[in-house]
Amino acid sequence: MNKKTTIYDIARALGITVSTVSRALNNVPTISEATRQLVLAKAKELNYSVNKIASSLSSGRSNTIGVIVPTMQIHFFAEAVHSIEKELKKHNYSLLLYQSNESYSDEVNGVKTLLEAQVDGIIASLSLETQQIAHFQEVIKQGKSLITFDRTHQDIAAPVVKLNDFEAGYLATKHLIEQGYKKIGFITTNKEIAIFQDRFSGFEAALKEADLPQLDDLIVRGELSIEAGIKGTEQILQSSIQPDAIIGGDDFTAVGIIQALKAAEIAIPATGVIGFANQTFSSFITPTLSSIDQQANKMGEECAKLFLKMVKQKDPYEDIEQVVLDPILIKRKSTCRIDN
Amino acid sequence: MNKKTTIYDIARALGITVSTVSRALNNVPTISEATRQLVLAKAKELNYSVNKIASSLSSGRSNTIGVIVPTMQIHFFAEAVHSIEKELKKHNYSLLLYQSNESYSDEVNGVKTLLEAQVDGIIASLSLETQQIAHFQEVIKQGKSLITFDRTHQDIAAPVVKLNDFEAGYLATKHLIEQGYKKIGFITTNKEIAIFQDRFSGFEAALKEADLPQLDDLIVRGELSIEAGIKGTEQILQSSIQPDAIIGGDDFTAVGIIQALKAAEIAIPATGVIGFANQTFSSFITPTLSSIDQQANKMGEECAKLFLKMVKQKDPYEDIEQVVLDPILIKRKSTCRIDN
DNA sequence: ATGAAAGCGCTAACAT
DNA sequence: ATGTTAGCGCTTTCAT
Repeated sequence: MNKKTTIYDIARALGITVSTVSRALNNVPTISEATRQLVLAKAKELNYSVNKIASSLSSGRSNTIGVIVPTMQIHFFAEAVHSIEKELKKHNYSLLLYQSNESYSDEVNGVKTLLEAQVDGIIASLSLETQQIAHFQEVIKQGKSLITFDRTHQDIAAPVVKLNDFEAGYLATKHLIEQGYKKIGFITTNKEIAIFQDRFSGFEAALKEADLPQLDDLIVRGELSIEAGIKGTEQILQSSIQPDAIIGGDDFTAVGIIQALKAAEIAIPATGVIGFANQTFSSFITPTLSSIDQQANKMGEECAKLFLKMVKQKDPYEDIEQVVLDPILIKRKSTCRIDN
Repeated sequence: MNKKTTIYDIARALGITVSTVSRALNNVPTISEATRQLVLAKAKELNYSVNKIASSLSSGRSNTIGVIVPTMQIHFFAEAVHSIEKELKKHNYSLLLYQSNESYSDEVNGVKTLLEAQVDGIIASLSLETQQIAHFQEVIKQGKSLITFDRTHQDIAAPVVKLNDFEAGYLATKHLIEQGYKKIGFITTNKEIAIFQDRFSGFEAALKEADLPQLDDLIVRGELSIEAGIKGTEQILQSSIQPDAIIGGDDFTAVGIIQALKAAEIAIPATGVIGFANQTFSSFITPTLSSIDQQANKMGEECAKLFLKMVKQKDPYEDIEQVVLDPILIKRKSTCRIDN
């Protein structure tokens, strides 16, 4: 493995200086087309390839962005990362990936790692554990572009891309009400995370608007998982009031609800079920599961666009944008009492 | 945003030289514990943080690995990337992600980009389009550690991590045979990709072993998707021979098969269905779908371990390892004629 | 155990 | 349009 060729080699071979070579390679206008061609030809001949590390050190820009997500095992995040990478690649940015694994300390470490790697910015979605946000303040303090999406925190003074989760909860609930459901349960998380709380607020608002009572016996707060959906449903079925619909905090929980209802020989959609996330499997299960689409791809794209806009500005934070995407109701069999 | 503190600042503040500071920060043995502590304390006081770009340029190691996968939209790859990142992070490596989007030219560009970024190695799974592999040869030529997984190419002289796909096809088929199915169909891709061909060979081998005929009318080659599963099943049902089981080239195709059978009012598992990949949804659908698990996590882990081993060697390619993981049969309702 | 100094490969004033 | 020359922040060999 022979030493890699550098711009010095090209310069020497051509009897010119490195600055000229650098200009030719970087399409700097103040250079004659003739020399540019000469340089490009020689570069190709010598199989030259830039060393971006050297370039970054010198220029102060790494053309790399760091992305922190809880885990790629969650489809939503994989999808968002997909879009971010796809979009940013078009503009010559590379993506450094870091998973927090839903751990606060890992997340703190991730920010540190990415900052040390001199990323030009960070796009992050918070871990379930995260309460403090000093690590993110540091990113802003260093003048790097920070964007948080989906799982955000109101004290972070940076642009945000998220779903209108209040609307998501409202939409799901209103849909149930329109289908004639009146005694609606909700199995959600007990964690104080904005998106889940917002969904619940939307649920409350829709009930109030329709003059329906909020039945506390039908509200379960715990985990979000298939298991939690099953347990939650069993608990609800024990209460004095029987629900005619149950909302799952996410699609996994909704699957649990479906399984528990089937086990109790309660027909669906006579009793309705709806979830959040519109996971791939939602359209395959029986009955197909109504859900609220979270627009992972759109979210990723918006994050990327926002980042590109921020890095272009002298002060990335001169105006802090907030992109709120509208949730999309996906009606399927699990809530289709009435034809549509 | 005040200039970041460098090791020069620490050196100046302590009246020592940068080399000493560097030694202290990097746990080089030849330094007194006293000065080390002094340096660490001052570093903390000045809120020092290394510039890994500078460190990389100087040392020649970036502590970054590049990962190329077709797309994070495919759960298997998201899962594999998850494991790679998780494992490598423990050893202080960062992960640069690049998606080929199933395009050959994108993949070539990805290798170029990662090489320019001076990654210490590349872990890749090939795009469906890839036939030529000169871009990967270049990685090897540069002495960087290359590992391909799952979608590999036999002409790449580098370590490989993959599933025993022959065994996967064999296992699935043998399971069906043991359940008493005799007229077994197979809906697979018409693309010449090793893993799919191997699965088919395993299918053939299992039939032969059991002295069962291979019924050409029940073999469909086209795409892999729900749609393809539906169309393929419809085509098979038109033939003179009625199948008593159909294998889907992947779980999506198997879902299509299930839907088509249901539509034709053919009972499952009276007619059996099995897929490959063990997607998340496989255990939620009705009936739950038997499948062959591809061990995405294990594959990612093995890739990471292999990489760590390679970078430790003077010549990464002194022995080219091949890790072949055993597929795991996941028996579910869609093939459970007999109790187990 | 510590210091001095030469790079790593490239960029970007500034000068010509 | 091209050349000259400092760095960018760190590592590492060679002295001491």
